[in-house]
Amino acid sequence: MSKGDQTRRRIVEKTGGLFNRFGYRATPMSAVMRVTGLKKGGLYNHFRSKKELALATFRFNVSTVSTFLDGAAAGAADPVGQLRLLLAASLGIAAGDVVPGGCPVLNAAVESDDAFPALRREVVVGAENLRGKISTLLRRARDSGRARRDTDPENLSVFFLASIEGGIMLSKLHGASLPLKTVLESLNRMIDSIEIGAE
Amino acid sequence: MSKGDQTRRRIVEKTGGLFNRFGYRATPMSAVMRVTGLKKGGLYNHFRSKKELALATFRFNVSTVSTFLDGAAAGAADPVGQLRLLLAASLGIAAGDVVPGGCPVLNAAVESDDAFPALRREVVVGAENLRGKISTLLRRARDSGRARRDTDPENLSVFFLASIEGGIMLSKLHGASLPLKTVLESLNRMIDSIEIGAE
DNA sequence: GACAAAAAAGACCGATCGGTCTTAAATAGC
DNA sequence: GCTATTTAAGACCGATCGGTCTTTTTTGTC
Repeated sequence: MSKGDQTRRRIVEKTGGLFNRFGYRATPMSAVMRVTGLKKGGLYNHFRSKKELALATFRFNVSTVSTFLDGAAAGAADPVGQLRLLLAASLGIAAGDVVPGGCPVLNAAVESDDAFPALRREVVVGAENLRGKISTLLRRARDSGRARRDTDPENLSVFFLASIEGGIMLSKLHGASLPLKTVLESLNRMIDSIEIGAE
Repeated sequence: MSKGDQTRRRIVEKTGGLFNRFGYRATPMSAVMRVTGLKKGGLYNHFRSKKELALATFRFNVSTVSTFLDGAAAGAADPVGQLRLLLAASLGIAAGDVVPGGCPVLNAAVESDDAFPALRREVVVGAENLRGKISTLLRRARDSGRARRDTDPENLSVFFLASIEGGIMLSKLHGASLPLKTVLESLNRMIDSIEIGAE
């Protein structure tokens, strides 16, 4: 990998948390210069515009979250257990342990929906990525007989994702993990009610 | 009411949707000038700073939503019916029928949590306002025997609020009411399971 | 309708914004 | 190690930002 490619990656990594915390539009390039240690010339040698940098960092942030969730879910063998671990992992996202500033999909969705169409399209992809993880686990659970036959993966994954994102929002707002924990307890009770064969 | 007070109110009303749509920080005062028809001198005669205007408009937006929800819930006589109407009314909020840009609590929570502490404190109050409506109805339902005795209004209201806000986020992101409707269906099924004596 | 007070206008300010361009330094292929 | 190319620096640009201040206009009171 060439020097330029390395630098480009370093810019995206260092800028990811910055944009996620303070907003893609509200964060000035001077802040990007500060955290990367590069000047204008160095930055604009790798990105044509701030918008392009914002899109690149958002994709990076989503892939970071996606990888983190996959790793968390891998701690269980059965799909229902994996789903429970996936939900619990959202606490780490809310706390900013994965990407500073919380969930990039939530943040970028709220920021972009009325004012940044190009980003919005990326956010749709990111949201579907997260929802897809949930629906896949629900489907596997159902099809393997570990969840009730009337389980609806598509609709239920929308509900789960919405509840978690809302829980992250409330936890960040209050600066406490309790709201999200409360949400997760309710979701786990729902899982109890559709699970089959748990001791 | 003096001319000045009228103008101040008009500024807040016209600016409310603007700030809620594009963000309190991202919206320039020039946009406020445009929608209010006032020049700098006129605006700063009523507000000491953009920050002060932002706080005033946020409070106005929350009170607008709060009033709207109260009106919607008033369409039923019993607390469980009121709760169902309250949930359904969130569709109007997501569609921007109440305040342009969707739910001000959601938007301001995401924008303020890392970058605007004074607004964040106001958002906490706004979020508690909304959650309080839900918990009050749940408590009334339980205490009047219309909901199961083991209903937990405090925890359940957190869960309901989170799910709705997350649903609003997804619906706005996709530009469709379906995600929120899916969330509402799940919540209504939950209400079914705790309701007592419904035909 | 005179007159004091409130409201609005609009020129103006320094700071900062995203972005460009020329120049210098580091890198890579031979 | 010479040289072409890439990478980074940093001065510079016009536009726009939030905010101030003086002046003009409008309002309310007697």
